[in-house]
Amino acid sequence: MSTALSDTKQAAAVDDFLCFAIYSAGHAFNRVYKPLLEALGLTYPQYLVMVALWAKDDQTVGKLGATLFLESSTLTPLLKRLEALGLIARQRDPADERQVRVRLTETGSALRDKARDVPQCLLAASGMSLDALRGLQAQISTLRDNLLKSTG
Amino acid sequence: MSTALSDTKQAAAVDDFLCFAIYSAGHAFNRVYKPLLEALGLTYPQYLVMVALWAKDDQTVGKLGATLFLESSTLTPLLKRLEALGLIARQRDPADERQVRVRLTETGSALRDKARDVPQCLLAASGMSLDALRGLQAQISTLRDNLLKSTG
DNA sequence: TGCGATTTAATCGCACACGATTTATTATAT
DNA sequence: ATATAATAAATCGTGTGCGATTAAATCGCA
Repeated sequence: MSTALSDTKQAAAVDDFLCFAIYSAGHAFNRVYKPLLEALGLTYPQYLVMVALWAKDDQTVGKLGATLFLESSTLTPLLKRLEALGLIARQRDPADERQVRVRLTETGSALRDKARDVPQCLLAASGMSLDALRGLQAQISTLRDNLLKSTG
Repeated sequence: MSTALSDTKQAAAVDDFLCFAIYSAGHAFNRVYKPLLEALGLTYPQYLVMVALWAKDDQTVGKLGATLFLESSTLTPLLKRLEALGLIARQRDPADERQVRVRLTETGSALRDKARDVPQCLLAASGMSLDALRGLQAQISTLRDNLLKSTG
């Protein structure tokens, strides 16, 4: 048995790469999420920001970025769109004007109810058991942390 | 124990989502790949196209898209960049002018040698055993296929 | 044969995503 | 007290990604 990682003599197909499995699975998740999130008026990264804020309101841009592994160059325009939708408010922290605090609006908090069933839909679409998904989640999170450690 | 998928009463953090693990792991892979592929003058999606062509030369745009799960709206500009780099040639199929055939140039074929060590570097960066990676690759590919089945 | 349906890429608009840089603010060191 | 360093977010340029649409070519069937 040969794989892309162990044997470069064989013609390595993209399917052999774990990175490709993850890359394509990410797209597949997006495809499943899209119609569900369209009902909420959100994209998938926007949904992640809302999930983070529903879990803990009033975070700085930097804190959100650390949670989601995103740069301010990605978050700033995304947050502006959420603000334009009326879901969040962005405000410089008076105690430290370098930081911008992100807070849910009433509308943004209320949206949580409408998003209630999204995780169940995804569970169903995955076609896997909750235990299997938990195991995968833990392994992939570990892999991600290893990869990030290797780059500094 | 409660997770985002099983219990929406608890404050669900993004870290609980398998989709987020995959989303963030994809970014982490990209970050590890970037310096390696920069030496080849490639981005990660461009690298995937090259891997697909190294495995099997002379494919249509549609075939590449089916392999990589990408639309022509994504592939066409990407392929034009690879063509501008002198790595591939794009040509309408005389037998069916609707299709465009993508072929490696000499330079494109030769690049394979320079990319020889990339998979080993990724294996090292993953900090996981080959067996663990194989297992993950299989499970995530299955998950992806399940997700795609659910959307039609 | 010919005309509507299908197939294949390409185009367009929008939204990420990041690295590099910039701007504004705060921390620090002398 | 002031110059310097460090920090936080925003800006800019490039490259994905996709859905919707378009254009061109081929297919299919009467």
